[in-house]
Amino acid sequence: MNVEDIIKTEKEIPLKSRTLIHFLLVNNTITEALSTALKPYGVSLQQFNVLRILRGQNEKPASLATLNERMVTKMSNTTRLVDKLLLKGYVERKVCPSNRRKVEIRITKEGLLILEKMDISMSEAEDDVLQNLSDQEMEQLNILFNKFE
Amino acid sequence: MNVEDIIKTEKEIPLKSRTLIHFLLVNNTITEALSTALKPYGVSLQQFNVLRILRGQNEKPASLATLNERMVTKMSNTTRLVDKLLLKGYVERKVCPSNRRKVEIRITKEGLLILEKMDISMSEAEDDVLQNLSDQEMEQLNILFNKFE
DNA sequence: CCTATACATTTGTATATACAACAGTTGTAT
DNA sequence: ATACAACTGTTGTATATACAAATGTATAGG
Repeated sequence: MNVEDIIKTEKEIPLKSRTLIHFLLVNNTITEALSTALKPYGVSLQQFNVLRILRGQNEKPASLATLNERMVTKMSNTTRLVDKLLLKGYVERKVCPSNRRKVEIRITKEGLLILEKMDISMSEAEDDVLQNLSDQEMEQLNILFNKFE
Repeated sequence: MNVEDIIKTEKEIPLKSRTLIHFLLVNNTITEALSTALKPYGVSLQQFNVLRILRGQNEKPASLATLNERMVTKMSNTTRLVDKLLLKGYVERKVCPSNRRKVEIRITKEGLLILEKMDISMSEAEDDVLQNLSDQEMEQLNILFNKFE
């Protein structure tokens, strides 16, 4: 599959632009595949990310600042993102007793249960998107990605 | 710079997940750099993309369907995107005389002028983001990107 | 012609995200 | 103690995007 074909242009694109456009195109493919995998569960990629961070805390609560720090895509409004997980019953939120400015966010039992199911779907989606890449090629990508700033 | 450090996790991430997370992180870097370059002009990446497509038409008008087909990131609502460019005076829109369902969209003189300036800023942003990559490395990326589906 | 269907775009509505102003809490220096 | 600045999160508002229903137009079949 050819970049020029996808965006339907006759001219040849300069290498730098071509690389970046290609990057954005693949990004669309990836995010679409991952969000589609999450759709049945009614959560967004960002919400999934937060649930995973919370599970990684092993019972220790996380503050909003902690969540934001660890999210793959930082966002300006983690409050409302957590609100949505609250509504679904996947997390709980309390005021931190030792510092009442902070909040303590934990994943609930329901959250853990649904997250296990999501993991399976996500893993399938990952396999799907990456099915044509060998381990070596992925390693190579990771090395090249490190050169971006 | 290390993925595990960026998202602040102690555990090692499996290769597939790591590659995709890394991809999303680099995508954030790229889109931020490009949008920042466009910020002074008050247009989004998508709007910039439309202006470039229109310039590529060489006076020939484009319909909404044509624009959508050629955009890097397809979107569900090109009408309103064009509305914004209209407001800024960068494009004009008429009903197509031969088929009144269609619209004919053209870039204006002002649009062409501002687009030339944007090109310079965008080119700088591209150079900046890609400064640590050789031509060969970019070629390699393009080859690897072709393996995604 | 008349009707049904497909087409191209627009509009309504819900949801998502960005950014800045705000409010309450804490720590520190006088 | 008091005042002030820094910290943490919340809220308001504008803008962006997704999805589906609605509008107006063209085309094909009887």
